[in-house]
Amino acid sequence: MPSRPIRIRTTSQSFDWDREFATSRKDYYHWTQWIFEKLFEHGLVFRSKTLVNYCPHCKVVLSNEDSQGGQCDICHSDVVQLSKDVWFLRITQYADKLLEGLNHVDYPESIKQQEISWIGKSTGAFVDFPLDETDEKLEIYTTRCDTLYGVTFMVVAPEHPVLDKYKDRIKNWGDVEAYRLGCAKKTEFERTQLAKDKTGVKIEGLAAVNPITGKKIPLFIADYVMMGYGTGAIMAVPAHDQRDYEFARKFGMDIVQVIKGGNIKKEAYSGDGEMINSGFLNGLTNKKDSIEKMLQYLAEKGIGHKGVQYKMKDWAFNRQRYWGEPIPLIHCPKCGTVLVPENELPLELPPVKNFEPGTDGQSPLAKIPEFVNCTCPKCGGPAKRETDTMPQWAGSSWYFLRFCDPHNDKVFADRKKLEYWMPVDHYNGGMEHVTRHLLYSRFWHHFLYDIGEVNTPEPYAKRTYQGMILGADGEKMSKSKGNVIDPVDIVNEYGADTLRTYVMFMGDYASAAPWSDESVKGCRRFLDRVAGLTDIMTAQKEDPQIEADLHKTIKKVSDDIENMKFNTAIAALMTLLNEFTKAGSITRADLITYIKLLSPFAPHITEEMWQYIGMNPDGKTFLTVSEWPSYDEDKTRDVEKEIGVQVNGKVRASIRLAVDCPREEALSRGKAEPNVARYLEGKTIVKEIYVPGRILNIVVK
RNA sequence: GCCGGCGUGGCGGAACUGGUAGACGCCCGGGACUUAAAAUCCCGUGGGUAGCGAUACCCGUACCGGUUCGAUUCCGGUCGCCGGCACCA
Repeated sequence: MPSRPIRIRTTSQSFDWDREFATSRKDYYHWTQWIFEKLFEHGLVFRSKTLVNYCPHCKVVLSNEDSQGGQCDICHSDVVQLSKDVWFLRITQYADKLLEGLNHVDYPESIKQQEISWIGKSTGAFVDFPLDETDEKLEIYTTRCDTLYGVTFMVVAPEHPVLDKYKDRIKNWGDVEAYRLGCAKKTEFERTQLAKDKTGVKIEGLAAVNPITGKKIPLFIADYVMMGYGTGAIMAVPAHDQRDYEFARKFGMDIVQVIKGGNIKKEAYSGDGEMINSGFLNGLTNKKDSIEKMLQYLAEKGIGHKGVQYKMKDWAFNRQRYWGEPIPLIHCPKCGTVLVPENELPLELPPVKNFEPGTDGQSPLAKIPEFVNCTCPKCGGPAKRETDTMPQWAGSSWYFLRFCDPHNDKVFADRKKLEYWMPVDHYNGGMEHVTRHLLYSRFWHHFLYDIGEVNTPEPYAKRTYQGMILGADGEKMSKSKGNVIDPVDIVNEYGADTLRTYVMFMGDYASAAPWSDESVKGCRRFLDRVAGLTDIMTAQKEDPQIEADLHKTIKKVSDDIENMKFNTAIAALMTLLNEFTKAGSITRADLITYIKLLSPFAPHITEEMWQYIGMNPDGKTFLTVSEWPSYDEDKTRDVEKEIGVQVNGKVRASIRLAVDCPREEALSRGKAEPNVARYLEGKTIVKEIYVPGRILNIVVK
C-alpha cells in the first residue's frame, strides 16, 4: 500500500477512488467465495488424486499456468511432479468456449495465438488395445488412427496404473520399478529437454493386442510418454512417428510402413501418401478420408471413438498458503463435502501467528482448531473445514465486475449496472497475463454468463499489451543488475510531465524499449519550449499555413491517441511547436488548442498555462475537463503539395503542385525541370504516370 | 521441431491503400550568447564520389531473387533476433 499510491499520484494518473476495493478484504472475497460455490453447485469443482506440479520451496501445489516452463511462478524454483489429492476447477470443460470466444473479441493476433496454443486442442481418436490373456483394455489416444495397421508395439508412461495392477504377472518387475524410480527423480526439465535419447523397459509377461490385426505386440514403459496427456499410453507407429521410430530402432522393433513416401530406412515419414499394408484403407491417398474411414470402422466394432484432447489441464485450485480466500467447503464424515451455507459467507480468514506452510503439506489454517472444527450444515454433526486457500487468481478473475458496483453488499454486482458497463471496453496489460489472468477470468466470466449472472460471454471487448521499459543497458530492469529506474526519482528531477511525455514518446507502445536519460532531457526541453509559447502569444491574425497544420495536428493527435500511437502524437506536437517557434508568434486560440492536445501527456504544465492565459477565472474551469478540440476535415487537406518527379522511377526533381493540378499541367511542369529535361533528351517517352499529390513518373526508352 | 512477431542511420524510432525512405527526439559537429562553463538559441547531420560552391551522381530499409512505371510495404527463398508452445502421441 504505501509506495504505490504515491507513484500513482505523483504521476497524476486519474482514478475514481470511490470505486476502490481490495480482493483481500472480506466484503470482496465474500463474492469470490460465492462464485466458487456456484462453480461447485454446477459440477465444475472436483477433487482428484493425480500428478500435479508442486513447488518444494513454497511447499505449495501449483496449477499448470502457475508453473510455466517448469518453474514456480512465485519463487522460480523448479517444480516437481507429485501425486496429490487436489481440488480442481474444470476449466477444460470451457476449452471450446474459450477458443470460440476469441472470434468475437478485438485482441492482437499474438495474444489469440498464445491462448490457442496454451489450450492446445487436438482432434483424434481413443482406441482400446486389449491386454493379452486379461480382460483389461488399454486405452490410447492418437491423432492418426489411420495408421493402426502400422502399430508394432505400445508404450505406457512410467506412472501408468496398469503396471501396478498386473504387477505379479510382470516377470521383470525389478527392472520396471528401477526405471520408474529413475524417472521420478528427474525434473521435468531433465525429462523433456535433456533426455532426448529414448529410454525404456520392455514389460516381460504382459503383451498387448493390436485390435485391428489381432497380432500380439510388445508393451514398454518409457518416459517419452507422459501421464498427463491423453491416456498416458500410446500406440507406437514407428514408420510414421519420429519418436516411435527412434525408440523402435533402439529396441529392435519392427517398422511397418503404411503410408507411401519418404525414406523409412532413414527416418519416420509423417507426410501424406497412398495407404498400404492397411487392409480396407489400402489405396486411399487422402489423410482425411482414411482417418474418417477408420473412425467409422472403430465405431462399428466398438473398439474406439472420435475424441479431442487439450494440452490445457484442469485448474489445480487449492493452495497451502495462508494468504488466500478460504475455500468454503466442509468435510463431513457422514455427508461428504458440503458447501458453507450462503448466508454464512464470507468465510473469514482467521488471524494466525505463523504464516509458513507446514512440512506436512498442510496450510497454516490446519493448525487452528477453532477454524478447522465446525458442525456440518447438513446433519449438524462434527465436521472439519477445508484448510487450503484459493490461488491469487481467484479474486482477480472477476474484479472488473466489482468495479461496476463496488459497494454492493447484496450481490456481487447489480445486474443493471453490469449491463450498463460490461463488457470491459479495453483491457491493456502485460503479455505475462495472457495464459493466466486473461484465461482464468475469461473462464469465470463464461461460466457466469452460462448461469445467467452476466450479460455477455466475453468479459473484454478489446485487449492490448504494452512493451516493457528496459534498463539503459537494454536488459530487463532488475535490482541485481542495478539498472532499475524509479519513476519517483525522475519526477523529482524533471517533473511528472516529463516522465509521462517521455514514457509515451520513447517508442512504439507495444514494443520493449531501453531507458535513456538523454532522451528524458529532450522531453523536458520540449516542455520548457512549450511553456515559452505564452511569451510569443499575439493578437495577430493566424497564418493560413499554420491554420492548416493546426487542423492536421488535431486530427493526427486525436487518431494517434485512439490507436495508441502515442509516440507519433507527441512527435506531431513537437513539429507544430517548431512551426510556432519559427513563426515567432501564436494566437491565443491556437495556444488554447495546442495545450489541450498536449494535456493528456503533460497535464500539469498545460493546466498552469491554461490558468496563466486566463482560461480559469473562477478557479473551477479546468483544462482537464474542457472539451477536446475538433478539426475541420477540409482544412486538414493540403491545397498544394511537394511531389517528386521521377524518370524511370528515379527521383530527378521535386515540384510544388496544387493537389488538383490537372495531368497535362503537371506533366509539362515536371518536364520543364532542368534536371528532368536532361534525362528526357533524345529519349522516347513510353509511359507517363501521374498520381495527384503523390508522384509524377516519366518512363523513357 | 511447431506457432506468432520482427529485422530501417551512431541510438529510440517515423513512413497513408505500393508513390520523394529516415518524420520527431537523442547523440555528435559548427556557430551565437558568456570573462568562462552550464543552460538557452541558430545551423548541419544515412554512406560514398566529383566540385571552392550552388549542386549533381552512385549506393542504401538483414541477404538473394521476382512482380511493378515505381517495393521498407506485395510474392518466393535464405539468414538472424524476440516471444509462446513443445518427446502432446
